[in-house]
Amino acid sequence: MTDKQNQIFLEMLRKEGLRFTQQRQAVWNEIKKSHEHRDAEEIYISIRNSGSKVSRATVYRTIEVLVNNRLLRKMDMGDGRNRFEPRLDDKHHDHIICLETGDIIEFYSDELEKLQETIAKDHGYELVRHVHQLFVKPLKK
Amino acid sequence: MTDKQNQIFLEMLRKEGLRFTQQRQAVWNEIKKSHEHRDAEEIYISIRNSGSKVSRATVYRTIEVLVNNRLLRKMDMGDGRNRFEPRLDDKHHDHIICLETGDIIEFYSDELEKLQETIAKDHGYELVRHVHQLFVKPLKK
DNA sequence: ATTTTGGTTGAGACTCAATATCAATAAACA
DNA sequence: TGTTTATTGATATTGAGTCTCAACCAAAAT
Repeated sequence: MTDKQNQIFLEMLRKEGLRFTQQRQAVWNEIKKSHEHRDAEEIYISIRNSGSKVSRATVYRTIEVLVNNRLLRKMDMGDGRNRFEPRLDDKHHDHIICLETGDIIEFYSDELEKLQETIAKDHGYELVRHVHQLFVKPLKK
Repeated sequence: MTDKQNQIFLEMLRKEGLRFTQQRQAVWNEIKKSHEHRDAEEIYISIRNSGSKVSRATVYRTIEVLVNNRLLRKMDMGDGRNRFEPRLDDKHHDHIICLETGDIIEFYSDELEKLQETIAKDHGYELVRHVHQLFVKPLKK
């Protein structure tokens, strides 16, 4: 019994003209599993620990396809390692990163989204995507 | 006759307890020269072409000091290379990047700045800095 | 001005994430 | 089942950036 999320994955492979392989399935299974903000290496290690044998190269390659097809979100936290999170429900959000604790909090503001569209339009452009991170420290009481 | 911008540079060295060297001056001269969004390699090449002999390592080291002292702004464009621009007048702005032409346009919105402060505060944080880029394509007429 | 002291430099080695190579493997299809 | 060709994996390579350490030189001391 294939679940809905996997149908989306299979559909993506079909649409891209890519073959179904055990390795790609294993990568997708691992990515689906967690909403954490993990880097490619962490995902790779988790797959290995779960028993599947998939090479690092294949993990990177599969991640790229998933990102291009909006099943996975790539985040640049500015530390030289890309982080990833699944986009199963596709609720857009940006991130607050605490400089003291390293915590990553998701946030969404409709006002902010609209403002960005407006700014782009005012400059003669159409907004395609954006990168937005707030680096913060805890409020002192 | 040392200009005002260089006074700021000399003051920074003093404050940091760093020595004045020809190499550091050459890096600062090159950075001051242009408002473009250049990466470290481009800055390094420009210094070499201008006749000064400064190593890549020193360019990187000097850039780091300048960034920490807010004489230079580091920008993460998400392509694995950091870009830099001088902050002589320190007018804060973010960037619009055109995906079709590669153009980088600076923008500033007071409303946007305030909104980010509010969002951080609402989550119990104080905003320290932020990363914000709008990736766009030209509006079709 | 000369000497001394210790910060600075430069060439190249190194790191680390990510990509490229290419022979071996295994989906998909006839 | 056999054939075709995309995919995989081990490894080499890339590229931005950092580290190392002997030689160097700016600044302070004499």
